[in-house]
Formats: sequence, structure tokens, C-alpha cells
Amino acid sequence: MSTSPTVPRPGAVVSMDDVARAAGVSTATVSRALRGMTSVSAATRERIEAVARRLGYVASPSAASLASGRTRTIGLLTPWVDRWFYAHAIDGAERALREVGFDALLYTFDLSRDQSRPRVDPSVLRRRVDGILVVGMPLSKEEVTSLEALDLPLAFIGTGRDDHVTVRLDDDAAGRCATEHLLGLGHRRIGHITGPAGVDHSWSPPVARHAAWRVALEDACVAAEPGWAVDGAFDVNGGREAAHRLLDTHPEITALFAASDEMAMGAVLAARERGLDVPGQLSVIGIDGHDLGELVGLTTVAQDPARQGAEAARLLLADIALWATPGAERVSGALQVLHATHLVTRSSTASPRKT
Amino acid sequence: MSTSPTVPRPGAVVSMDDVARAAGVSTATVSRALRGMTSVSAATRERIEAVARRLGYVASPSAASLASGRTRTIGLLTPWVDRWFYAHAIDGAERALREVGFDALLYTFDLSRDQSRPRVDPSVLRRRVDGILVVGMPLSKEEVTSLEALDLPLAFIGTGRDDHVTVRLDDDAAGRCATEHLLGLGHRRIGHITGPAGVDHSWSPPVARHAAWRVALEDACVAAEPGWAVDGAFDVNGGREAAHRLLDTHPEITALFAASDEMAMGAVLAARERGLDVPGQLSVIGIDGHDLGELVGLTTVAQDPARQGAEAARLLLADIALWATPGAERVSGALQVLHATHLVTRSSTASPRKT
DNA sequence: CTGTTAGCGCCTTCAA
DNA sequence: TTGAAGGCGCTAACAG
Repeated sequence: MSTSPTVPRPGAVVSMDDVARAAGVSTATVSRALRGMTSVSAATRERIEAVARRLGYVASPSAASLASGRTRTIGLLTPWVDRWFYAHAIDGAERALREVGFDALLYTFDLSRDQSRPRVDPSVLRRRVDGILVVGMPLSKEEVTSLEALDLPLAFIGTGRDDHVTVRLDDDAAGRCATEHLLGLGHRRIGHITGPAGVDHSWSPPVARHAAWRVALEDACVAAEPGWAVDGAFDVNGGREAAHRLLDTHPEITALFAASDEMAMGAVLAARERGLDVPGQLSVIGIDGHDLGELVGLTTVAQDPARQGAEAARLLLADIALWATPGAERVSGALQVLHATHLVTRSSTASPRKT
Repeated sequence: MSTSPTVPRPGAVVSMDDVARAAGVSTATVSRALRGMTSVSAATRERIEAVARRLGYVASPSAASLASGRTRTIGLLTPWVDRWFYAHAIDGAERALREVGFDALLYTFDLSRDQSRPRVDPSVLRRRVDGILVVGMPLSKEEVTSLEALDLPLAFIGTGRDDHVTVRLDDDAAGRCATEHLLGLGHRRIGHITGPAGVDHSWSPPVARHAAWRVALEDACVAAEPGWAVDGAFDVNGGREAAHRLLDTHPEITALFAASDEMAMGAVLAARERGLDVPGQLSVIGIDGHDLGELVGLTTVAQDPARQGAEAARLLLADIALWATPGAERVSGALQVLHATHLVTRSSTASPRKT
């Protein structure tokens, strides 16, 4: 007994013609039946489905795309897949897409390349995808413009201008939450480790978190000194170096708010290297809810990037459905979805030691 | 001055016909010229390329696939994209593919589903990809068989039977290296945290590392007790719980070798929770070279999953080229590439405390 | 070196 | 509810 006794010639590619012939109908009817269109009698549909299953028929995506103009594929544009936020966002988006039979095409590109010319050439996406999901990527105005020129539905995760469908965390609330947590513990001299602003400052998470830190301090009647905020490059080593720089120049700091958990972890390492007790002599808080934050007992403002990825994917699919509907037009402006965050208190924050 | 003054009607899709007409040649010549085939005169090629560029022509992948039978797309089959090894391997593979103009199609699937039926239905990949890259995935024999039935080039990263193209680290050497590091420090009672073996035990990294641990101990004339090896589920919490179980039942253990860094980090957490000093009372070593291992000073046997991903991608592409060549047949058996690892010594391992 | 001629496999009007 | 027919945009024989 062979593995698949029902398939006539194993290895032979079964086409829609084969199914039509075996079911005694036309290919048009097979096409309609297999796509669940209503204008097929129940009996015919069942017969066709049975035959298709028996023959192991799988439609050719190329042929379907060529004929219909739709690819059932989404392009996932991202600078990295191997960083915490990106990996989780991509994972969430891919699963949401697969649930409805859409494919996810991965497009990474080097952020480190020469800033002067665009790093994203979206023309390769033309006719290849039905929509584009931009994952946490600081694009320049020109790059966004070139994406828009593709005339495809577009959605952003984690970052994005407000004239596009965007799913992100509430950076303002998250930044305030972190800063106010430290203020609530009694800290006043609170440093901030931020990240590169990206090319377009108007829609950058680090910029928003930085601003939230400043506002929260002002609301508490604390005047932040210019040197209290330093760049940490959004990774562990950057955070570590930033913390060192900050503590070198401003030893009066008693607490640090880092714009990401990885930078916060770097700050914890820096504190250890300086022989500072965390949280005794230095409190540290981050943003993310990184799985490994627990390793250093990191207090953080947690988000869920996988959920953001999944929601952005669904919004994009809805937008694609709209574009496909002749009369329909989006009435309101582009959707902005802000995901809530929540404070996770561990052992890296405490009241400042009485001096 | 508009953004793209050279494109006749922005938004209009330029087809090969348009290019052919504008260049005064047939579509066949355009096709040949743009694909770099030799049988086109230099003058004609340049003219066609100039016209294509001016019109902003981009070939339709669907039409090309339909006509040629090739998709220039690779399917990346993986259980997760949001775990350290997988994210890095996928990143490496995607970049290697993009370098040569291949697309990466992401296919995740739930490992947690019912074990009794296959979790991978590869039929959706039929006619959609030119080859399949399986990323660190414990597939059952049946699942591998169904993949093979697609009759597509196949390559495995991190795990895979020896009758397939496989890129992985040298699990045996890595396991010995870790164990011998501990032995060399003077440890004798060395526990092991392993991971789920997967469905097919014959090609599983945790099984190989487990075996290497046992052999290394035997070579050092240490008789490992059965209870010295426990399952840690390959994540932080699993590692933590495993370490607790192990230390509950075998307090004589002075060192732990975990089959992954995440489990090793969990073991460090467990040690802290038990008030054990690392490395004073318990040494811990892992395998991976995880970016965040430094947070707990983890000594580890480091690998480079991105490089493995890139190499597997290139081998797969070579295999695809072979399949496309009529006469060619692979002479030797399937290629096995073992990547070397190297010991990274940090502060989680030391000589056992004299008692 | 270049053009002509068939398809690739499916979708989608238009008729029946 | 079904069928016939044309075409989506490109590639690949085969001529010339």
C-alpha cells in the first residue's frame, strides 16, 4: 500500500483541467466551487471538492495571481528579524496572515547602509504582494513616498506617521508610566537613555518616550538637566556605554529610565561594573517586557509585540478588502491603534537610599 | 517637477510589451536582455535596459513563474521566529537569499498541536517555492516524507537526518566541550539539562548533546547517575524548574551543563532562588552564545545561527541549480555541514569549592 | 542575434 | 447554475 494510493501518478502535477474532467464539469465551475463562490449548486460543489481532494489538487498561485491580479501575499518589511521586538511582531503577523490563507514574504534590509540614499527599493514588491506591513522601521520621508507610490495598502507596526494605518504602543503613556514610577518611589534626579531618533523625527518611539520623560519630570516640578538624556543605540552595549557616560558626568543621578529593556539591561551591567548596587544606589526601569528581563530583575513597562503584529496584519487585510471593493472608500483618516502597556515591577527599582 | 517625470502614467503598470514597443524589439528579446542571457547584442541590451529603467518596468513574478515553472522563492519552515536560534537563522537565510534575488516565504506552524497528526501540511508549498529550508524543526518521519513528496530541493538548519542537506553545529563536539570545561575545572558531579527530543530521536540536537555529556563523563571515569539529567523544555522557565528538580533530588551536583543558554540562564535563576552562589557553589554552562548571556555572566559554547542560515540557503540554491540542470545528478550523498563552536568563558563557571 | 508562435494554469466576463 | 472563450504577462521552442 503506497503512501498516497488515491493520486493517479505520484509526482505528476494535477491541474484544474484534471479536476474538471474527473468531475465532469468545466474549469470555470471548478474554479468557482473551490473558491467558495455561491453560484454553485451544493451537489456540484461537493462532488468537485471530493474529486479535488482525491486527486490532491492544489491551485497554482502563479496562475491565480496572474489571472486575478491578487497574490494573497503580504510583504513584511523590516530591518531585522533577530531582535526581540521585531521577531515577536513578525511572528504575530505571520500567524495572523496564515490563519486566513495569506503568505508572508520577508524583506529585510540593512539599516546601517549609507544614510544618503534610500535603503528600501520597494519596486521589487510590485505585483508581488497585495499589501505591505512595515515592522518598526524608521523610514525617511522619501522611502515612505516610494512605498506609497506602489499604490498598495500599507500598515505600520511600532512606528509610523499618523496618515497611515499604525499599530504601536502608547509611547507617551509608557514613558510617563516609567518616569512616574521612579518619581513615585521618591527619585528626582532621573536620567534617560534614549535611542536613535531615526530619519523622520515626527513619528519615532524614542522621541516620544524621551518627550514623555521630560514632561513627567516637569509635571513633578523637576528641571531635567540637558546632560541627563543620552543615546543608547537600542541595544545592550549601547545602553551600557550610555549609562557609563551618564554616570561619569552626572553622578547625582539616582535612577535611570531606558527607552528599551535591552538598554536597561545594559545599564544594569554598567552599574555592576561601577560597583553600584541596583536598586540600592541606582534604580533602572525599561520598556518592553523582554523575556529575559527577569535575569536582572528588571522593572519594566511591558508591551506585546506579537499582538501588535497580529492586529496590524488584520487591519491591513481589512484595508485590502476595502481596496478590492469598487465603491468603498475609507471615510475617516488612517487608523491609529495604541496598545496599552502595563508596569511589571521587579527588583531593579526602589526608593532612593537616604544620603 | 514631479517625483518621477520619466514614467508616462504614474500608477499604470508597465508591461514587457510596453518596453518592447518603446525599444523597437520583440518581447522575447526584452525577456532575454533583462535576464542577462548572452544571446543579445550589447547595443540592444543597453537600449532595452535604458528603456526599461526609464519606464520603471518591473517584471511580474506571477507571469514569470507561470511561464518558467520557477518561482525564485524559498519556503522557510519553522516552528517559531521569536526564539533566539530561529530568529538569527532566519535572518541569516533571508539575507543570503535576497542577495541573489530570491524571496523568503515564512511558514510557521504550531509545535504545540496534537502530536498524533502531522502539524505540517506541505501541500500549500506546491508550485509556490523552488525549495524548502527547514529551520531547526523536529519533524516526524511522516512529516519529512510528506515534504519529500513535494519533490523539491530541501535543506535543514540545526537539525536534520543525514540523508538530507544539513547545516548544524557539531553537537557532539559542543557537548563534549562544555562537559570537559567543567571536568577540567575539577567538577565530577555534573548535571545535565536537556530538551525535548522531538519526534525522531535519531537527529535531535538535545539527544546528541546529552549523549556527548554522558560520553565525556565516562571518558573521565565518572559514572553519571540516571537522575543527573532532566528535561528543561529549551526555555528559561523550563531550565529553572529543571534545575530545581535536579538540585532537590541530587544536592551533590556541583555543576550544570544545559543544552541551551536559555535553560542555563534559568538554572542560574534557580540557583539564586536557592541561595546558591554561582559559580561558588554551582557552576553553570550553556550552549548558544546568546546575546544576553552576559547578563548573568554565562559561560557558554557559542555558535552562529545566522551563518548557519546563510550557508544552508546557499547550499539549497546550489541544489536548486543542480535540479535545473538536466544531466546533473548529485554524486555523493547529502551534504552534512558541521559548524564549529567555541568556548566563551565568563563568570558562571569555576572550580568547585573545597568542602 | 532576433522574431514568431504557443502555451503556462487560472479567473472572469458573457451567454446560455 | 453552468459553459465557452479570451486573456493575465511572461518564457521557451523553433525558425530565420
